[in-house]
Amino acid sequence: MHDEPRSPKSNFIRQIVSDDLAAGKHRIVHTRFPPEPNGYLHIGHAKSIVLNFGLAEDFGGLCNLRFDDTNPHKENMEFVEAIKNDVAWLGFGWDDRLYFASDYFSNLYDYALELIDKGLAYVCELDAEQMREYRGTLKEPGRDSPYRNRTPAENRDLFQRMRAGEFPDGSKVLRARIDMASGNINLRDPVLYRIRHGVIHHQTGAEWCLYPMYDYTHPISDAIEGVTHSLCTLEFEDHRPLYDWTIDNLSVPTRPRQIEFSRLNLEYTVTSKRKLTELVSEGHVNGWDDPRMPTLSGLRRRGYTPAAIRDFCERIGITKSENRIEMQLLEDCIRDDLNKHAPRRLVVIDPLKVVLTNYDDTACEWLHAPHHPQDASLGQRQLPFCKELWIDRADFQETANKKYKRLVSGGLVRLRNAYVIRCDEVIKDDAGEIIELRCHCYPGTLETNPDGEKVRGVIHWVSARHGIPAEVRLYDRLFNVPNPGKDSGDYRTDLNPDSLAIRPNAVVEPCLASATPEQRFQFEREGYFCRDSKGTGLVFNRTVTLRDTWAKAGDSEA
RNA sequence: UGGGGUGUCGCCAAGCGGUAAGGCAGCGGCUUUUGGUGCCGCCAUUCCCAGGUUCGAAUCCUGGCACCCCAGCCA
Repeated sequence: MHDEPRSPKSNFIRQIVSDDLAAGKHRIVHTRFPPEPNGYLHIGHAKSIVLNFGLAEDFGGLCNLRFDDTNPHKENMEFVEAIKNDVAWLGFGWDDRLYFASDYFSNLYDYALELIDKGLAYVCELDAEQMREYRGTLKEPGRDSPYRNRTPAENRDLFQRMRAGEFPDGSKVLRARIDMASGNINLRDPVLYRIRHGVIHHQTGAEWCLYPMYDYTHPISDAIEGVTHSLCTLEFEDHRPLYDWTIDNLSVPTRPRQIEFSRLNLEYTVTSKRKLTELVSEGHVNGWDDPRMPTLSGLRRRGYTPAAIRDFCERIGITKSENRIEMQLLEDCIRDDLNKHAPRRLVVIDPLKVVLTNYDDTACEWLHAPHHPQDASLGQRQLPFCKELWIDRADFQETANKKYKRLVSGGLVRLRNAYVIRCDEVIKDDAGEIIELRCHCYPGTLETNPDGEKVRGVIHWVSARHGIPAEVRLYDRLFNVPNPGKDSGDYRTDLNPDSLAIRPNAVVEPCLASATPEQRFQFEREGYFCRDSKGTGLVFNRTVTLRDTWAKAGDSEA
């Protein structure tokens, strides 16, 4: 049960960083994680967080947390706080290096003036539709804007008046003056600034009516912060020439380098902020932290540990190839962590009464049960045992073949951490449903099996007199198909209607009554669960089932 | 002949001219008071295809093919 420190896997970015350091290009490596506060962080962001913070950590460098807050329309403080919370939960710190792109609004403005003075930026009055027409198409070059050749003086005056609020939204933009015929559309005089009146920015309030675009803001922010390696996802690859153009043409203090890697795609879920936002706003899930969501807050509420998520990010690697990771890998990561650390508990999710006919009516034994079968250092707890017990309905069948390792009529089974019992009688109600089992309890079988009789297997149980009622929520994959929306056209039609099954009548062993929010356990033979962090009731969320080779073998029920 | 990328086992992924790591999944077996865990074994004569260079190619060259991204005053 030891956690060997996992030495980070190498990847092409680590190689570049290591080469740069060896060549003396930088004193230290400096990265940044730059979320836009327009939604909650998801598992895909974790990949980037682990990459950026992990890289800095391993090379003795620094990683900043910087909010890319250049579009106040979509951003707000709730998201800022949630993101900080999630990054910290994952186990990363930014010390005093919490930045906002909006911290640099005035620097950005001054740099824009520098571009204007160099004849490299101009104020354009084409409206959005005209601009699209002038931009050309993927295969045809664009045409120069009629405003392209304004003098620096004229541009300076206009830009200053834009800032002063003299012009309405959409009437003017500041554009870079690069090349309208470039094969790379990002270089066809991209917009640098747009006018936005009347929005209250969560950091700068109403100070600005001018907001810079990402492509312009990002390289400058990186340069100001001394970022050496600016890591982003593949879709920004053809923005790199613009990133470099900006750095090359401005008197910025440092020269950061952008490197792209492929984003994470996970089977049976979606990792696009637009879709996650829709799942929440359209009520397909109960909020950003719904345990079915691939958000960090959802995974957290589901019972995932930071260690498991970091391990997952290490295991998937960093490359530039398109990928779609199987859910089984993520599940293996959390099972691996929880198997080692989660205390074991007995919980009956779908109770069936068992009466031990030969057991004293009033007796109660407190049996010892280890918290962990392979790790005695975790200690043990007491399990009350008495005449009436609950077992799970799925653990009894009137008849079954020899492969069935649970209780059958006339058969013997061991109660986990307790005695061996034999089912003598099946009681049914008028409808023919089994409502009770009358069993014989074999005394003296705490440590050994009864002589000459075959015990089919081991099942879990809870004392009916001592068990605590609880609600158990069984979660399954949010979508029915590996790539939601791929074939159906709309990912929503691939939603799994059975992604949540509530079991309101579960009975848990007594010590679980004091479980704290987010505390994780293995419910033996069922899976890993954690106490829900919302509400006051005794509610447990299933993180993941145990691996089940028997069910896989074809569900050969009997 | 728009521009930019990617193609190594079912899914990831090492490999950097010297003869295909590892993980997940899968399949056998052993252990087991969790059909769990642990342990052992099996799982790419072949690297998108076709030519070429070389004593030797997944790695170099040439030509194809497939897939992904780009025409927001989003990031």
